[in-house]
Amino acid sequence: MRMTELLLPTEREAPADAEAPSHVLGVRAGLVRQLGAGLWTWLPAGFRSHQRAIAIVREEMDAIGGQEMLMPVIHPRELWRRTGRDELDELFKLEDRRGARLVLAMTHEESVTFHMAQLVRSYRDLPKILYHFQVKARDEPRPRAGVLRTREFVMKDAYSFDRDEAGLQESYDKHVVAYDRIFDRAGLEWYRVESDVGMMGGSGAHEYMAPCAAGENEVALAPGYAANVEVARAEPRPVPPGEPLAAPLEVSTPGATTIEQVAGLLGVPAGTLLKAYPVVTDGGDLRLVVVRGDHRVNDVKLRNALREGFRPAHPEEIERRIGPPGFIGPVGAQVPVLLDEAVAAARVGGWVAGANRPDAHLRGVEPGRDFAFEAVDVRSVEAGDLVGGHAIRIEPAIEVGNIFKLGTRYSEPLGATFLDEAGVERPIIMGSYGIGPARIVAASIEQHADERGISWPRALAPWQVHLVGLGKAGTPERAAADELYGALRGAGFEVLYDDRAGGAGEKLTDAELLGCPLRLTVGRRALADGNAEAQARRGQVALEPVPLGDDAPAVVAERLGGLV
RNA sequence: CGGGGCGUGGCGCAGCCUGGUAGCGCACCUGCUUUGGGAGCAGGGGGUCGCCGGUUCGAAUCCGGCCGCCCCGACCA
Repeated sequence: MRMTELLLPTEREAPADAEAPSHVLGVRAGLVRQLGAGLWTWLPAGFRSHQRAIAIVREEMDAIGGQEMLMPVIHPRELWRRTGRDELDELFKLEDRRGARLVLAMTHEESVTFHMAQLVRSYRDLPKILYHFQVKARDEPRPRAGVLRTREFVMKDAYSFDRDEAGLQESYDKHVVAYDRIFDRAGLEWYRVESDVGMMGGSGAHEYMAPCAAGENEVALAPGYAANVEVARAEPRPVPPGEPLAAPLEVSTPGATTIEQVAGLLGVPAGTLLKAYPVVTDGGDLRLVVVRGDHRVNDVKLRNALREGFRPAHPEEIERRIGPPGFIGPVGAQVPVLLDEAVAAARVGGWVAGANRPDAHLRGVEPGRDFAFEAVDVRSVEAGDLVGGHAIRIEPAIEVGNIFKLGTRYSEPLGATFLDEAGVERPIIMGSYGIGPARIVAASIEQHADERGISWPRALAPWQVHLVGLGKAGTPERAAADELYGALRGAGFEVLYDDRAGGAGEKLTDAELLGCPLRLTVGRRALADGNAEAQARRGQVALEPVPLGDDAPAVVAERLGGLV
């Protein structure tokens, strides 16, 4: 591709509203442009990278027996009503000219299951893995960070159909293999982490997380361990136990309603306190959740422990049922207590807790002796907690893929059943598996960029070779660059040729911004030796020059072969 | 949905407080010179100042309403 013919709008300055590196560089390098909030156009160079990500995904899906197909973006809303998802806020709803109710698909469980319900009759028709690349539309409350979280994006979603749990496990394992290979091949640093199965039900799920500064999830990492903080479990750092007493002793703590205030007033570390968090479940039950004073309640883990949704209790509810807000605690509270395992497992007394009386706390509180409880794991893990003896660290990451055991969540409401050998009708056991190619591209930019711009891995680069022709048209160096371009193209290389009239600085800076793996420069200097200069973009490493002439393509292949 | 910020040429910004018909840098076009790290000179093109309404002789500027976009939080099958 000649740059004089290419639509590649590079910018010297970052757009004013961009912050994430992938957003800034994506726009500056001319890969993407914004159409509206969370609505992005892939320009030619960016689209090439996007297509490369798609090609990798397609190859690996085919390798595990996936069958590619294509389903519509517009669905009848009725289909979504049958699975109970038609009222989701994230679902775009629309009507056609006749007033028929439609939705823009945010995923394709409904449509693929609808078809399989009609097409699968016998266990002989199973298993199947079907997938497609299709636009997903989601009315996101807050699109952000350029292409990282958008309202419309291409997703590869795959669905597995099996006759039983063992089959599902097999399909799931195949996807683990495919996904591991996909993210390896894409050159990403990634982790497969345990994830929350959410309100969708399902029996297991993993997310593929790519660490990057602009990531919106957090993953807890330790040697041999990786989990979304939403579900991560770890051994807490111990805190010095408080002074045990034969019975709780009330102490005056006027006006001290926060952990910090109480700890300061009593001269004890925050970890000696018990933090009480009253919640009301969706079923209307009041519960008192208690965690260590220096810990934080994890809403996702709490929801899973409760097996239903919840909201924080209102002050009036706390006042009426437990005690004065700011001074509540588990001792004497007339509501069920859920005690975090970090406290329960310590098996010590000496805790400080609210006294359920104004301006008072209790010292020497001992779980079990002073209050009954159910032990649950509902705290958020923290950096420094231990897993298998190793301290965990917590990193921001972007979810680039997920795999999910759906079970019969969709097959039952949509009547997707089959007859087994015994002639018994059974629901199909399903799994769903998503990957966002745009996020692979964005994560790659985030992970590899330096102060000069993008630094693509070969697997995702829009072009393998960026050939910079210095000098103006008519000069010997330009003639040599033209010739090299022709030779490389003829040999099948993906090469971007900067044949513009601009100055050297402009061209070299653009090459570093766009970040193709191998840069070849033909100027007067190297031409005197009959060479093109070669530089690896990753690390700005100078390589052995490429002798111009018949052997050039072979030498370029060699230089490329040494790059990631 | 709560909080904060911003809408002026393709990009980045000034002008607004104190009203007088729009400016800077980059980019773009023409010519000449220049050509290894974002060149120089000369000439030139391009803006309903987000939209609607109000105040005023006169609105980018003041007032009201609306729309859009960004950031933080909430939310996120």
